[in-house]
Amino acid sequence: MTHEEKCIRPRNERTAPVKTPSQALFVRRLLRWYRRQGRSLPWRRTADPYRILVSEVMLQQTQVDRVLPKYREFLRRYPSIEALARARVGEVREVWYPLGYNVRPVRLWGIANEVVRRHEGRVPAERAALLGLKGIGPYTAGAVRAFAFRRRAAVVDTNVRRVLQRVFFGRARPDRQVWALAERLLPRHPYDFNQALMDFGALVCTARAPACARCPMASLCRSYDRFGRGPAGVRAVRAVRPERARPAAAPAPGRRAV
DNA sequence: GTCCCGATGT
DNA sequence: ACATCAGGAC
Repeated sequence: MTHEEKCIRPRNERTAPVKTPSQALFVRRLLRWYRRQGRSLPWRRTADPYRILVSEVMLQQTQVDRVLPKYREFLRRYPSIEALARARVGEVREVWYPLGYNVRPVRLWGIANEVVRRHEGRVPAERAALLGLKGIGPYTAGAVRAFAFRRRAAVVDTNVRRVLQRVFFGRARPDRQVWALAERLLPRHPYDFNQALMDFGALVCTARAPACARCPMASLCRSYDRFGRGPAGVRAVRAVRPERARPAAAPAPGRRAV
């Protein structure tokens, strides 16, 4: 057992889990980076759970730049969850175009109806209630809890998964390990931390050609070496794709780089 | 694991 | 033409 693993304590509901020194440093650096480099997005300037919910459903498998104009148009058309519930589902589908994955507007409309009918028009804040709504999975439930209700909920999307796997694991790990780490990292006020983590994955620790040269985590990142810029790396600076880092010669199962 | 969607970059 | 990309349901 390493020194850092000895620092780990079981999570308590009321108190924040103890972080290792590396984990604490990561959180501090991430929040500092976010204050300077974080994006200004419309769903970060509202406290309306309905608007947060709309943004998060739109953001499922869809990038920010494509969501931005449709987010504004959609809320102009359906300013409240009651307005969305009253609409014809076929019309909601048309408004949704061209975001894609067109089952999402149907499910969002269904969620609006469920919330109006069974939750008195209020988006639920409890994880179990959110997961009971078709169209809300682990990611969206965490996002609504953290961003709309300021709960201490982890948010693991493809960006967060990539960042944590690279920085702390150095290779692909099962989802439950990534979620457990994301929960351990959460500071007392998780809103900015979660937004920062996603911005960081979208702007610095990108899937292809990550910007290691301007990455504040380089000194504690377990993948820094892998991208050809390691401490001893006097060799050519190539931001290769991790999947390509190893030639076609049979990569070891379960050891794939992230 | 598989399917769902469409804009964008190479 | 083809890979890539802020998930979730089955």
